[in-house]
Amino acid sequence: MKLVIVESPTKARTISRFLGKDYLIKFSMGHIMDLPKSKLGVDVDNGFNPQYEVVEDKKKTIAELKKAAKTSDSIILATDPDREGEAIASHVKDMLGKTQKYQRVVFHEITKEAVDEAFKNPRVIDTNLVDAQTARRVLDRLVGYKLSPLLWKKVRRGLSAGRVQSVALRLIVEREREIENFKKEPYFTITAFVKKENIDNILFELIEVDGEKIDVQRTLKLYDGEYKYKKTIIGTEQDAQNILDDLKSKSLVVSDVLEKEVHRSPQPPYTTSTLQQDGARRLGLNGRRTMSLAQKLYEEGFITYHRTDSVVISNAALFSTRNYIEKEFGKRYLPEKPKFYSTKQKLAQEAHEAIRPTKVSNQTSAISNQLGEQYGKLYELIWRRAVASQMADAITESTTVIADAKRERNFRFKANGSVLIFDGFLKVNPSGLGDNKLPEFKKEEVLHPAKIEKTFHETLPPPRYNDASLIKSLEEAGIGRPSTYASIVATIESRAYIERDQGRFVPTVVGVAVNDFLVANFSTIDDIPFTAEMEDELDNIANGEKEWEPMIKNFYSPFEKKLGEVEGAARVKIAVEETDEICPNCGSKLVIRTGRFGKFLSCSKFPECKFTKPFVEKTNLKCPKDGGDVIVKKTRKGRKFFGCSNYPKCDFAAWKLEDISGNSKIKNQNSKAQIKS
DNA sequence: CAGTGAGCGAGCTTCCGCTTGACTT
Repeated sequence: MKLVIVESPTKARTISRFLGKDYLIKFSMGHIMDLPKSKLGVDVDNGFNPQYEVVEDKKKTIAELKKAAKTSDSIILATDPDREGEAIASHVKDMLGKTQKYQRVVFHEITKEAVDEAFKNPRVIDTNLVDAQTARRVLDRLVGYKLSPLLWKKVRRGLSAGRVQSVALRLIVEREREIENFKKEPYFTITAFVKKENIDNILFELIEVDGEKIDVQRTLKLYDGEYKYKKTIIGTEQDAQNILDDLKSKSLVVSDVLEKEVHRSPQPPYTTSTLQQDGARRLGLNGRRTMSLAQKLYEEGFITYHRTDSVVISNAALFSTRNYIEKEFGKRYLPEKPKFYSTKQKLAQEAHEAIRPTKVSNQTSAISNQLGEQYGKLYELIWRRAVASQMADAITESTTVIADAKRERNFRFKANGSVLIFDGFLKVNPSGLGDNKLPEFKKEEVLHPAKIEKTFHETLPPPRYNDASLIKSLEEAGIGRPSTYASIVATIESRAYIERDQGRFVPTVVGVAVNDFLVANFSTIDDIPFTAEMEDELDNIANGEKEWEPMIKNFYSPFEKKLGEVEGAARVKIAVEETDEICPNCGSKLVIRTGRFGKFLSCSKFPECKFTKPFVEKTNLKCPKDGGDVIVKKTRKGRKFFGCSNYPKCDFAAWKLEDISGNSKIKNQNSKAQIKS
């Protein structure tokens, strides 16, 4: 009997179908060894020796592996084909002892062909790759467990910093500043409304004055990229009015009609990042919720593994998807050759396939019936995107009509139309862009607009981040991994570094204080290039070109020096928010401060005057028990809930505002129904 | 499902990445 060890139970179940009776398949459930939780666990004076120990809740798993190993004559380590997978394989080997025979096999997709091929080509454990993981782990531990205590001392207890979370926070704080500093500029556009062939308002936009284009593209350099926005050279109401005055006799003459075919290609199938982005955008789910739904779909065998950075699909899937497309939609919808996508992320490890349905014939309705509607909705996104990715391009005929008005100045207008002439992949994954068909215009045709108007606009600052855009930015910077994207947001939220305003992230005063402290003192770590440089170094270690210890030493020496310097610096002051309320003790103004439990009101004269009172965020609802105000509260863990303002006299509480109006029986039914759906 | 809080104070907090299960949202 041969023992095969993989990471996940589902993967174990799947490959047990490919391998014969001679194989016993077990799983490690991820990492089984790690640095201790309650101390640094890295001997910084002795070669950064890491004190790996058994992960507390993996003892049972390890016992099972040991038991299985006893009855096996060789062990095949089939964990994921990346840095972390290699380390897990190595830890398992250390755990099961040197007397056994070991082989290491790797495969990038869980298909019979790939697994068979892998088993034909076993190798030994790649110690260089394991070293790269050790370096990554040690570096993250040093950063996290040295910076966090510094924050406890300099800012407030319980706070945290890390290579990943601190950059995420920085993105949000920098964006807030960009928004605050953004200078809005007013501008105007001029539109002529033309009626023709029953189409009332064909919009002709002014695009040129005396041969000069009126659109101006502006570029704002952001911390994580660029933000492009448009305005026009018509900057004042007077300028706009002058143009309207000049255009008083309204006729325009068509000078050109341009037609062209535009091809649109489908997007690649989902990765974890893009799935979470669309989960947020199209279904309003946060990263955690998307992943939990996907987990179930994966466990039930409906989709491939959901933590991946690859857009590649297996040959088998390619074949069956193309068959499906031809059979269901016909030859026109099937491109001559399969479409191959490659990842744009330099740091992708591509240990798995893209996220796709395991069986293209599985329809949404079956999933909805079996697991519930929410699962069905997420499955549908995955199915549409995967099938569309192998379908033909959509073809649009786009029409541009140019019309001129020669007055004191020469004005040029433009109308755009587009008609879908072949839907292609849009048949399964519609984009929501409807047709905008223009009637036929001829050169020299004279148009008589019903009206010509000016419209006021303002340039807009870049938007705040939400779940989707933050994950996108982090992934582009190579920061975080598919298995951690969702928890990054959860971490900085639970530290109260950020709050949500209509789903978008706003830094709190604490978040700003922590960020500014880190940027002022540790900007070499707390920035986007740091992780990219780290990954380069880890590659060198994995290639065997460099040793891991000197790399860590190079990083740690200056870091340690800086830690020493900052140790003696003054405590960081957290900003207060002004209010109009007056302190009943001394008549000074009250301010909003933030403590361990969130916001509270205190006298601005603290410490001379120690008056405090709770900060309450009201809702417009009344308590169904005693008619008191319903106010927003937080649990010890920071979760939001709604309670009665007469607490503790009245103990009414609810998780959701919608649950409050009805009586308790209805409430119970509602919550049950929600769990099902 | 909660009534405190901040420059003091015992003992404690904390990282990133790999997994699922126990929680109910």
